[in-house]
Amino acid sequence: MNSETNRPTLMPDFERVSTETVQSRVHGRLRELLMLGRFAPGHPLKIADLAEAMGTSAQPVRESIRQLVAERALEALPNRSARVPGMTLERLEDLRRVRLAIEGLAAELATERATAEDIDALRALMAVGIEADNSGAIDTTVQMNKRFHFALYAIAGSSTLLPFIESLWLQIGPIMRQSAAIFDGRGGRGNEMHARMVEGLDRRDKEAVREALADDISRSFNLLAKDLARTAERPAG
Amino acid sequence: MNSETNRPTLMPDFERVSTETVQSRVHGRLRELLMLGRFAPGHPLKIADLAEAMGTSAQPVRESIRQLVAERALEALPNRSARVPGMTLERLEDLRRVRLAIEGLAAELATERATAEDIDALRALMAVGIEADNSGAIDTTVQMNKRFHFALYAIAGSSTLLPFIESLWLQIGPIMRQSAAIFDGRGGRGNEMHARMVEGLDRRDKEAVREALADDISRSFNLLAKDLARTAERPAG
DNA sequence: ATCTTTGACATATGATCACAAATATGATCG
DNA sequence: CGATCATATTTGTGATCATATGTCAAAGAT
Repeated sequence: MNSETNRPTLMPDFERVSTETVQSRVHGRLRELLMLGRFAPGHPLKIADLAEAMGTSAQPVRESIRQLVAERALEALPNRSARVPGMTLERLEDLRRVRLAIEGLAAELATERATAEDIDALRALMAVGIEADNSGAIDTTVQMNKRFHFALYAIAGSSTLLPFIESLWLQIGPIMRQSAAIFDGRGGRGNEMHARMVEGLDRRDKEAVREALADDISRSFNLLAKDLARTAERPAG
Repeated sequence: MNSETNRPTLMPDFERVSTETVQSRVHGRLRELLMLGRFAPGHPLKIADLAEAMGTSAQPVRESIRQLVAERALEALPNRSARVPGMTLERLEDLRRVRLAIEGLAAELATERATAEDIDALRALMAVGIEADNSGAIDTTVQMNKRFHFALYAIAGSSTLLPFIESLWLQIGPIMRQSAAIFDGRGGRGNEMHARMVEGLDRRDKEAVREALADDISRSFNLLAKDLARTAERPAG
């Protein structure tokens, strides 16, 4: 620890809910940054830089990076350094397929278990999401989309599924901002699907919810695939 | 590094194919031990003990443990220590559901892509597995079962799916030995399913392969569930 | 002119130490 | 004799340092 903790316990019971280690703070921060697409694909993550930026030693950062590699959010290079993985058409298609299977299952489970309050909460999140869409704030749009989806998946109540979904979102995070930007130009289609999901939940129609989710995923992936193909043609730009 | 490497490069080009760090050796070893069920559920993993057992410092071990927590192979306690997660009926059912979805998808993809050589390789693995069954060697049975399944999943060629499957197997590893022991008393049913899978691959029948896999998974899970319920009745053991 | 080698630099890795947190142990008091 | 608090022990965490390794560029050889 650094200068902050040199004084002997001057602070009150400040944020001491449970195990609040430096490591967990660093890891949470990095995950958040990755999921919201604040690191571009191909960006190399240097332990020393991140440690300095977060005001810690290298130790917590290096362990966090190792954890992120295990979660497939980063890839380990032969250099022994780590970077944000690049996206190819094959990987995008692979991610789409797996997201449909895993998040589709979560959506079905959620449909079985959702209470009226759960559905109301989703509706509220959706409302904020629509607002963000209309205001054109990309960051907020991305964040609200994530909040809506994870609220849905939390309802599923599968502690096995959730970490996989988080891993998937860590992997698509770096290109999600891009997707949102494209979407933004075409009007907020994402919340259309969200509305269909909520409607399906209301009717306890598993298939409807799964299909709305599938459309949500596929639509954004199709746009990204097109964008990726375009960028591949002219590698310089 | 320890005494082994104190002499200056006396060994030839011994296993120096690529980045062979102490960390990767430690991690590989721990994964193997977990997947083959060599740690019982609830067993606490102590950094110092493992470090001494492997002849390294604590550093590689602690990073490996953190990685294993990220892969859900271990669970972090509020103590900040880590242990092998215990198994409950709910978690077992959750794992079953997710395995069916994820490994089922992998099986379908494999069916699409399998070449004649791939299928022959699977047949060969199955033959060794049957041999192990008949000889009653639990360790070998577990290992060959794992080899067969992962050979199948490798054919699927999904670099997104494979880490998830590995995570799942790390989670069921600690109780798999138990499952194999139960199976052993009832004759090697697992290889029956394997035979059905190979047959389905031959006919490129996705549904058949998926169903054989589902039966394989469900049968072992049903036995484990029964065993778990029985142990729950008399908690003393 | 091109290929190979050497060496400097950047960076991660592994070991070690001081500290902090949690738990277990034992003493003291009611 | 039992409860509670102080203390000791155990174990993980964060920081620091020496070393190994990979990368890149410059110099030398073919």
